[in-house]
Amino acid sequence: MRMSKLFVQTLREFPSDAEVISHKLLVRAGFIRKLTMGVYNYLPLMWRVLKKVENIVREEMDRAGAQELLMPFVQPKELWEESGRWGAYGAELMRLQDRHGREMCLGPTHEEIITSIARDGLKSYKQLPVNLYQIQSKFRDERRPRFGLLRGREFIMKDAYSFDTTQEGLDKEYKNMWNAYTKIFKRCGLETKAVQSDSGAIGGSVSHEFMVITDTDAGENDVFYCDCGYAANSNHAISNLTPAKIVGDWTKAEIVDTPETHSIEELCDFLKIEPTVIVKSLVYIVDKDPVIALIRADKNVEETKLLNAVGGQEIRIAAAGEIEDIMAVNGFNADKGFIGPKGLKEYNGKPIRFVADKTVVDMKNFVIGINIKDKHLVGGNWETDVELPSNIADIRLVEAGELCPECGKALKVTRGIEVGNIFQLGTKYSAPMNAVYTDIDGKTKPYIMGCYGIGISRTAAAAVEAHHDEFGIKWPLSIAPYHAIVIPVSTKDELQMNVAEDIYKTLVKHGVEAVIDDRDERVGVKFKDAELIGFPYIITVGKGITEGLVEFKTRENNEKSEIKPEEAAEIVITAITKLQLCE
RNA sequence: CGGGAUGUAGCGCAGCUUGGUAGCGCACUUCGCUUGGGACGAAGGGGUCGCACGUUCGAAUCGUGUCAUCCCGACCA
Repeated sequence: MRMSKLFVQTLREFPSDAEVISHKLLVRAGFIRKLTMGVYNYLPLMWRVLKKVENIVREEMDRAGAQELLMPFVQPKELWEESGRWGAYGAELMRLQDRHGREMCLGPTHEEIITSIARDGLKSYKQLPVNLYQIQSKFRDERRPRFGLLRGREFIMKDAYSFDTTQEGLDKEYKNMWNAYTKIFKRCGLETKAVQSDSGAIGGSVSHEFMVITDTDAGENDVFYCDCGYAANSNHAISNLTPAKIVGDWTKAEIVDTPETHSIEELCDFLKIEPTVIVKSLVYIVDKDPVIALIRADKNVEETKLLNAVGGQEIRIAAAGEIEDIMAVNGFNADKGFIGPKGLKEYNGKPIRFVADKTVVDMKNFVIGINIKDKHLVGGNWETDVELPSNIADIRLVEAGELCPECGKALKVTRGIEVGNIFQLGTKYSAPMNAVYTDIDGKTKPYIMGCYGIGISRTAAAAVEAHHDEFGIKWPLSIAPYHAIVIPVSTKDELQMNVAEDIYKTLVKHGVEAVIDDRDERVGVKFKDAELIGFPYIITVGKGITEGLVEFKTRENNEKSEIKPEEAAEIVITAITKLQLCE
């Protein structure tokens, strides 16, 4: 490719609306252009990168025994009603109507469709197991898209679905996919950590996310991990706590004055106690109805865990005013600092639900709010003074320093970008959708399913997050849009141009994806663009050519050397050959 | 969903207070000059100032509404 013909427009400045580095660099270097909120054009350079990521994914999936197909982007409501997700998926599902008023949606994922395909075609145990996958655009109407390609509404995803006859078969395929994923990300130049996670809207029991570890805001997930190998997303992490004082010093229950104690900190200061003897009551709104969570006051609630404990789609902390309103409806006139479970019965005409975190179960002689302004109950105990909710669950947010549930050492925390995930679905879709096969015993049974996703566009963006410097992107060779660029310093210099053309032709002839910067630009412009775009190899043909030397630079470490043109070509050709052998 | 801000040429911005018919840098076209780190000079092309309504002789500028985009918060009883 000749740079003069390459469709790319690099910008002198970063776009004003980009926040994270991958977004800034991909726009500035001319890879992507925003069309509308969370939706991007993939320009030629980006498309080359995406196709390379896709091909790595394709190769490893095929090697792992999966088969590629392609399902429609638009899906009918009926299938989603069969699985029960038309109502359950929430606002992220982009719904639309056709001219006949039939309801459809844009596919955010394809469990329903693949299950319908399977039940039509997989009738016998003899046809199983099977793993089917596709690579296509997905659409999720995110409440707040951001970070460019890292969280768009439309994005490219590889989604695979496996069908087995037994849990053992699923376990084996799950491990098979785990291994394939590890290889895929490694080939894309990314170090990933597989972490346990919540299974979210997809459903199922066991699931892991593949995280690119980062220390920037681009990593939207907190990952807790331990040297022993334990690693989990914050929405799923568990930990053991070091022993703490959970029995208060009061010998009998009594109501005491606690004026102006609107926070746990103020309450502790006033009563001269540790928060570990206080039961904290937090109000959440789950699908419009309040849920009150009880937890030891030095700990915090993990919203996804709480949501799982009560069931529902959307959860948020109650806003100012709502808490007072809930108390008022139940005949109390206090502000939020004094809320407690006792006496709160109903709201919106429905009984209020309570969830107790495991941390409060063994607490004794504790402090708790009783919905009376400027007063708390001290020396309280379950059953005698306050009813312990029947719904007891782990709804606690783990913190760094707490103890690993597997080995007991202190947990550490980092941020991660989720580039892939694997789920064990079991019969979550096959059972309700009546997707069954006939087993060896003549009985019909639902498939045991698994699903496996990789964010193709997110993986590419994560690669930029992981590989860049102050000059631009440093693409890993395996997914770079082009492997090398040849830069003649002066296009007017016949010798320089001839040598540059020779090197370029040699590279192309040997299968290297190369660009020659034949533009009549000053060399500074060419260098800036080459570094911004992130060519792994930069060969500069300049004055040194009179001595028979060119400058050879690897973008990875920005190391330069003066070598002969044939040597430069040889190094690149060897690297590409080696890359192809690894495939 | 709340809170804050911004919409003027492909990108980055000024002009708005105090209304008078749109400007700067980059990018683009042509010519000259230049060629080892985003040169310089000259001449050009490109914008119904997000949209709608209103006030006015006259609106990018004032008012109302609307749409879009970005940031922040979803932090804790």
